Amino acid sequence: MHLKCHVFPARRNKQAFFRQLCSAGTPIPTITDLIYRQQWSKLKTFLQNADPNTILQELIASGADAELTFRHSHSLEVSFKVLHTLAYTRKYSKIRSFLDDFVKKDTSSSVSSVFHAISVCADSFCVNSIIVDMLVLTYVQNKKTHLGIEAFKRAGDYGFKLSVVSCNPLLSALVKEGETEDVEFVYRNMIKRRIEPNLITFNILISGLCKMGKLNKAKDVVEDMKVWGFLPNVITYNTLIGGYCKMGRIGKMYKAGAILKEMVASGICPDEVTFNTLIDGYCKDDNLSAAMKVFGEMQNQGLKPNLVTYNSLISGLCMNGKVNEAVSLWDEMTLLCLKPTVVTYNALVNGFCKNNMMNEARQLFDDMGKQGVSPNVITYNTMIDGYSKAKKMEDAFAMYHSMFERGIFPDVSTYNCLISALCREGYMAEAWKYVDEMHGRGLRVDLVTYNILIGSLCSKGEVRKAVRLLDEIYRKRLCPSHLTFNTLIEGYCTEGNLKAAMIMRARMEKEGKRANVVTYNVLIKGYCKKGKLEDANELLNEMLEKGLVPNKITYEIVKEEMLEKGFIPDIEGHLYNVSVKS
DNA sequence: GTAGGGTTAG
Repeated sequence: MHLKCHVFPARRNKQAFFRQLCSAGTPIPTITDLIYRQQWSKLKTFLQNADPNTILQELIASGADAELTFRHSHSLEVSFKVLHTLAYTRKYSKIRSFLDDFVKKDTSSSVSSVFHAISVCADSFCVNSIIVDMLVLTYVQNKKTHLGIEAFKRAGDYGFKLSVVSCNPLLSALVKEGETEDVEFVYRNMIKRRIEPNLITFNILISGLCKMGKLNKAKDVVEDMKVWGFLPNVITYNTLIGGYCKMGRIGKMYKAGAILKEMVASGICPDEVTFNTLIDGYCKDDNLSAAMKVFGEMQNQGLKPNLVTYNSLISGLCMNGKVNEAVSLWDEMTLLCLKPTVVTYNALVNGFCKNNMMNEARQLFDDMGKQGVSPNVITYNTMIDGYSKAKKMEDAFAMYHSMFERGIFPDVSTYNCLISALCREGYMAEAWKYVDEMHGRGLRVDLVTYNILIGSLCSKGEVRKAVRLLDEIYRKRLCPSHLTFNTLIEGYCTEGNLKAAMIMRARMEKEGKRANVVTYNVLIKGYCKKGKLEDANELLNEMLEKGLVPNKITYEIVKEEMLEKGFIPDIEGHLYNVSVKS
């Protein structure tokens, strides 16, 4: 308990203040009395022995400023007692500023001790609920989502009622942080605790489910919200379309189009965001003609393409090798007085880098400074990757060193670019040095780093070492991807260890990762190389039975290895009839 | 007091 005398009114008012207290008939507060008589040592002894509640009551009764009392007391119980007093007098903005201060500065109190303090010093369910509700919101606003979710859970245990005002931001923060399980947990509990969701609640939930790839569940929620009396709005539909667009790579773009039709049929008018989402989706699905069609349709509807529209198209064209067309769009947008931002620059710089035009990339990079657009870490990463893939390692490292001078600091991707470059050039030891350096900068190795290292070890025939890294992935609580497993399977196949490759596939499926086209291609190629064409053929049939669509690479393997060796695959007719995806 | 779109690395 630390109390300072400036909790009380200024010295020159003290006498008047004391007289006022006496005249009001209040019993002379001991603390006030001691302070008035400036008996500091007695005061100290008194404070050390007194019960916090007594002191608090005296302070409140003496008219001391509640806010100051709170700020100078280090006891949770006293603090929350003050909050209750404020809640009774409806001084909510003061409570908010107290809590904000508390959440920012207090790093020692656990959520459970806070709840204990709140519940012991109050009796009113309503007041407690209000304070707890504000506490949850304050945690979220201060980016302490983990404490927010804990408070949400405890509020349930204590039976305090939260409001949609704090549950929505909590849900939104959980979605942004990718805490997928908690998103569904909070929503389910809101319903259970009769916290009525609103349209925004549903939109946040749908957005979360889309990010998790649970598109079917997201669609179910759209039906649920109608039952609650909320009709999906333009944001709901845009979120769903965006969800399907992100799945464009696995052929879900047609579903995005279906949602668009549904949206129009329900009388919701697509806006710029709708069109931009679709354009970006088609671009990432390498379907530039569809993207351009939507671009035209958008203008027909009287909607003006904006920066985001051009950024998507420029990026899409660049990734498809159509850098010249990207440059003409750049010119078009500048004519429309849309000023390229760092995102636009990054897209085009990336286009030059990916298409072996490092001089042009450099020119554009230098132009940014002249145009007053600052490069960011993505610009640097793009340039570093471009230079190292062009085998200009000195330039890549010069870029890396120069970013520090501009106050831009490397992130995990920067190191992944460098590590990947060093591995490609065979400098494994150097690559590991950069793994250490990123640790030194407080950056955590991510799955991409592991995939790079695993790929490099496998290509050197050190599959056993690579498998040890797979175990390390789990220890770091990361989740291996299809790429991780496919790389390892390929590693085993290249060293001719087909048995180990099949065991790795089994492990992959056990982890819930179903073998994909790449997995089959790698395995089929492995069996072909060993001359086991019948087994390869069996795998090919298995792949088709599972509904996987062979791609160009499957076709090449079958043609080169099987057909040319006089082996006619059982599924030949089947394989040649399916549409081969590039 | 909260919801939707654009840029990098495997």
